[in-house]
Parts: sequence; structure tokens; C-alpha cells
Amino acid sequence: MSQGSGKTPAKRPLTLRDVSEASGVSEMTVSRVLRNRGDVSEATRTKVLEAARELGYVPNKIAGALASSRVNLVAVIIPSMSNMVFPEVMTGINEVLEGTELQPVVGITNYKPEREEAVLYQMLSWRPSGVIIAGLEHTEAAKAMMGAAGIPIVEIMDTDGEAVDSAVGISHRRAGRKMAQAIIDAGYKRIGFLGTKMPLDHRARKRFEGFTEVLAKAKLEIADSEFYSGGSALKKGREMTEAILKRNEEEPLDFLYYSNDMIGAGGLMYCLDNGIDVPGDIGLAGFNGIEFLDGLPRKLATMDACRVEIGRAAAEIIAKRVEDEKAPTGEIITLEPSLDYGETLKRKKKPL
Amino acid sequence: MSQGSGKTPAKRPLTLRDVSEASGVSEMTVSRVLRNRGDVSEATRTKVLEAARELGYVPNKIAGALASSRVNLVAVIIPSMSNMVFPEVMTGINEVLEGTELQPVVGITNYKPEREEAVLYQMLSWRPSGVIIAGLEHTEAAKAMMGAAGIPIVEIMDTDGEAVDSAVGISHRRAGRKMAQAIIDAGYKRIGFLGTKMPLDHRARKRFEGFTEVLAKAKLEIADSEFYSGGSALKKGREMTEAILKRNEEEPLDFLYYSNDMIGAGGLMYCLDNGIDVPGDIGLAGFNGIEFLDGLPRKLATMDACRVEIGRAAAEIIAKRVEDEKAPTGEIITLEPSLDYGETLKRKKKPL
DNA sequence: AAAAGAGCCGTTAGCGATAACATAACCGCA
DNA sequence: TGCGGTTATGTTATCGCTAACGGCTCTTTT
Repeated sequence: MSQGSGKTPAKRPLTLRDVSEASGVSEMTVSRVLRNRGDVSEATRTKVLEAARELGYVPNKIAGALASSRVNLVAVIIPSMSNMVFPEVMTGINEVLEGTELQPVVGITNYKPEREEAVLYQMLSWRPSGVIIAGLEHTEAAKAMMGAAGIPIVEIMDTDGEAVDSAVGISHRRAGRKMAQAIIDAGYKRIGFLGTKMPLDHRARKRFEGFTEVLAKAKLEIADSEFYSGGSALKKGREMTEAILKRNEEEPLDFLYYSNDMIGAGGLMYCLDNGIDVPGDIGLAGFNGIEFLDGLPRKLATMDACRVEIGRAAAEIIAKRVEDEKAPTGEIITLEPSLDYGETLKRKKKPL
Repeated sequence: MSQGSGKTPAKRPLTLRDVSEASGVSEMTVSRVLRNRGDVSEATRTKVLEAARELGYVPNKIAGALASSRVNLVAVIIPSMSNMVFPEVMTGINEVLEGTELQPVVGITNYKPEREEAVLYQMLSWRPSGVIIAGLEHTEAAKAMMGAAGIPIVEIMDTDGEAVDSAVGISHRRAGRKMAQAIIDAGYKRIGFLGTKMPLDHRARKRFEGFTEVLAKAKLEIADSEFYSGGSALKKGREMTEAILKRNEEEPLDFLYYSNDMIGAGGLMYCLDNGIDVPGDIGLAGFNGIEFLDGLPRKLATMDACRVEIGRAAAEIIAKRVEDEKAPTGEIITLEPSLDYGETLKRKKKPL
């Protein structure tokens, strides 16, 4: 800890007027040069540019946005940034927005509806050009705000429900069903479920519902389940797996369905460490298709949630609507999650 | 894909005037109520609040910020969001800022200086109350902008160098030295280095410099090294480890130093899968101390980079400076990275 | 009872930019 | 020579909000 150099001149921030005076033209002309809009002679253009550079002028977008009522920001509201899935969605969003004038601004809700509402309010008060928000479940107030904002809204990740405007995602119910079907087809019977203790993770809930629905049709049900919250997901996966397996030694489970790949990976490592034959003795599957699984000793079965693609599609909807006022609203894009059998889920037993 | 409901009324956005008319008081009074500032009678307060709620009014911060020249945003400029380290820094920043009126806005540079410059320019044009930016290395133009912005600037992660204003971080050179010393003390001699192919990752470079410096003092040098870029770090860690070990079978390596925990974890899994005794035959160490290591079959040695703490401290500096104009500038906080021996690095051989 | 203060609310003048409309200079061509 | 048409620049009026100040009504004080 030490005292610094105190370089900052702390002078009044520069405005267009300063540049205009320095270059001997009107503010308007400076504005035109800086925005590359309207006709300006090459001579004044260079003169202005030079003056601006010399002074170190940085335009004030606040004033600009107020005057033009155009804000090139896109609000992106997501529950978390620390679980691999949303960073990938961001990647997709960025890919698309980099080709436009739009800039994403991220808000984190920590899966709390009231926090989401607050973040949304904050974001909307900056009058962004569009909103990308995770999930279809929001407080009434949040839905009302989005409905009244008069800007494109894209709800992402999930399409099982009613969207305020547009939506891009997968059907988590369908993802659950699909996985259940694959497990049943492979001949597994005693299935355990391991997930997070999060009543507000609607997507996990929907997957679970789809999953149990298909099991029920096959006259099966979840034999046992285990939930966690917080901590290292990998470690929790291990611990939960140990717990659930030990608890069912008398009538052993033959499949474990994890609500995300990270705990699935932990479970896989537990099984391998303890000489359990996967997928012989027991099959395993996760959800998400995170890249990280490639490095595991055995590839975990999973279902890809199309994260990057969702980000891209959502950003494209916003970009299109910003560019063309009359582009259609209420577009719903449902992506198809693809099942990856990996090396922990046996293929269909009898092809009939 | 389908047509939506078209709920959006697309009417002119609401302003203070609308609320003022609806509640029968002046705009100024509405503004006072909404900001909780100045004296307003309880009666009018509720009247205004009700009108605002009813209309669904959302204040326009653009106008507000312009009028008051106060913007409650803090620009956070970081290289990436997909590698576990910066999300944790964000956690620290958020923890502190949640207790204030300030809001973080994140910009991603992808480790490209010119991108960083562009992002910084964009951010500064919104006249934020402060800037938190990763690293001490920036383009000249970027440094000039920060120097002239007249707002608190905190450079984070690293303190080996000259800061524009304040800085919070660890000495990566020292981290490298410390790890080298521990490795030497444990008696390892033939040391391999595995890292990323990133000439612009200055912090990794500094760690490497510190590392080799201490080795040199002990008359040792890096026996071999291996670099990667892109892809699943876990998988790359495996592959690189296999490559470097095979290449040195004649005169085997006895230690591998990884530039991050993820590739280290991959290397660890490779060793375990192949029956290599860790840390007997070979010792391993990574860098960062990510939580995820807890779930590994054997705990990898690492060095904690104090990520959450860095975020907290940086945010605190900004918050303090925003609150009190005259708070000291140029504060430098150097945190001490702590070595975690885990189970892959033997303890000191002879305590002398 | 007059002065001083507190509480409540309105008026006016920007904040720093841009939209939209002049204006001026210059071109060519009838 | 004069008129339409560019091209290059300036002027004026906002954008929606807040700072600063002023004025009015009651209290409170001495």
C-alpha cells in the first residue's frame, strides 16, 4: 500500500465545444466527423480528428443517447456467470453483436426473482435497444415492465411456456423425456436422480418432470434421489454418488441421472475410483454437454443444451429488430437438444 | 417459430411529465419522490408513488445522469469470462458493490490490447464512476485515456509494474518464485513446464520468469516445456502431459509445473490413469486454486491467486473514492498468494 | 408580535449531445 | 446569367431529467 503519482489533472471533462474551439469549426461539424455522418470535407475532417485525438476527447454517450434517443446497449439478464453455461451463451451473443453497433450489458440475478426484477428495472432505466433474459418465469411486475418497454425482448434457454415477446431455447421437458427414453431403451431399471436443491431452477424442474413422465409410462419410477447446494460441484457429485449408492446396496441402482455435467463428472470419478464398472454395473448421464467433459477418463453421457447457438439466435433477433423496426415480433425458436451417449450409457438393447 | 401476441403498445415512452400530470404535482416533486431526496409530504409521496406504479413508469437514467453528471456505473474490463478466474473476481466485486448504489458493467477483451482499448473507450464514453481493469499492461492510448478520465482507476490481478492510479493484486513473479522454491526444497530436479501459447498473458509470463529465476539460482533449468492454445483445457492437459512425458522417457522428468489448474487437473488424471505415482515418481502443481480441484481424485498442488479478495478490494477502493472525493489516489494493495501443497507436491525434504 | 426557521413545492436554467432545418458556396448547364 | 442541385457548414430547438434557488405557509422563538 503506497501513495501514487496523482497524474489525474482532474480538470473539467472535455466536451464537443472544446474540440470545436480547438479545431475552429462548429460543434455540429465535430459531431458529424466523430460519427461519420453527413458530408464533411476531407480537410476539416482531418483537422477535427486531429484536435480530438490531441485533446484526448471521449464523446459523452449519455448526452448523445438523450439527444438521439438511440442507445446501442442490449441488456442481458442471466442467473449466474460461474457455471459454464451462461458464459457460453454470452459467447454466442458476442459473436453476433460484434458485427453490429450493439453492445451487451450483463446483469446477474443469482436465480432470485426479486433480484431479477430489480436488475431488469435498473437495465430498462438505461433505455437499452433490447433485452435478452434467461427463462420464461418472471415476477408479474417484471413481465409488465418487459411488455411495456417497447423494445425487443428475447427470453432464452427454455421454450416450455409463454413468452412475453420472442424466445429461443430448447424444451427442457423434452430433453428430460428424451434422456429417460434412452435410459429405458438401454434396459436400465433402477434409476437414481441427483440434482440441485433449487426450487427456482425451473429448467431443471422441467427436465425432471419430463424425465419422470416417461419413466411412468414405462411403469418405472425414480428409485432414490439426492440433492445438494453450494460448494464444488465436482466434489458434491462424488459425495452424493457415494451416499446414494451406499444407501441402496441391498437393491442396487443401475443408473444415475445427474442434473448437470459437473456433478455427473464427480460421480463418474467416484465410480472409476471405486472400481465400479461403467456403464456395465451402472450407467451415468448428465446434462449440458460442456466441453470440459472431453478431458475426463471416460466420456459422460449428456445432452447438449445448444448454449452458443441460443446466444447467437437471440442476438440475431435483437439485431434484426433494431435494424428493421417492422421485423416480426413474437418469434419462438425451439432448438433440438442432441443426446450424446458418451461412454457411460449403453446403446439401445434390442433394436426391436 | 411462430407469430407472437404483439402485446407491446408501442406508445411513446413515459416521462416524468406523465407521472406529474397523473398525480397533479410538478415534475420536480415527482423527481424528488422517486429519488428519495428533499422534503416531500407523506401525502404527495404516496400519491406520486401510486401514479408511477400504476403507469409503470421507469425513470430515464440517461437524462438523469446527464442532468446530475452522476453515473452509478463501474466499468469492469477483463480478458475473459470463461476460465473460472474472472467470474470469481466478479463475485468479489459484486459483494462489495451490492452494498452501494454502484453497478458493475463488464467488458471482455479476449486478451487483445486493441480490443481492450476499444472497450475502454466505449465504457468511458458512458462516463462511469470508476474503472476496474485487469493487468498493468495497456496500449499507450489506453493509459492516456485512463489518466485523463478523472475517475478512480484500479488495475487488478497484478502488482509487478507501474499502475496508472490504484492497483490490487499479487506479485506473479513472486508466485512463480515461491512455487519454484517449494519444488526445489522438495528435491525435484528435472522440471517440465506446461502452459498456454499466449504471448500476451503477462501474468503467466511473469510467473514463468520468477519461476526460472529461482531455478537458475539453484543451478537448475526447465528441462522441457509444452504449450497449447484453445480447446478443452482438461483434455489438453492430458495430451500435453502424455507428450512431454513420452518425449523424456530416457531421462524422465520428476516434476511438472502447469500454468493453470485446469491443465494441471488434466495432467493429474493422465498420470493416475497410467499408474504413475504422484507425487512419488513425479510431482505436479498448477496455479489458481480453483474450487473445482476439491473434487479431483487427488488434490493438486496450487497457489491461490486471491481472486475474490482482489475483486473485493478493488471495488472497495472505487466505492471509497466515489463516496469521498478526497480519498487518497494511487493506492497499491499487494496480496500474498498462498501455496497449497495438496497431494501432488512433496513437503520440504530436509528441514535443515 | 415580528423575526427566524422549517417544511413543502414550483420555476428556471442548464447537462452535452443530435435532428432538423437554414445558409452559403460552388458546380454545371440551359 | 441565372436556376436547380450538390456539398459543406452553421443555427436553433429539443431530449428528460436535476441543481439551485425562490416563494409560500406554518411553527417556533424571544
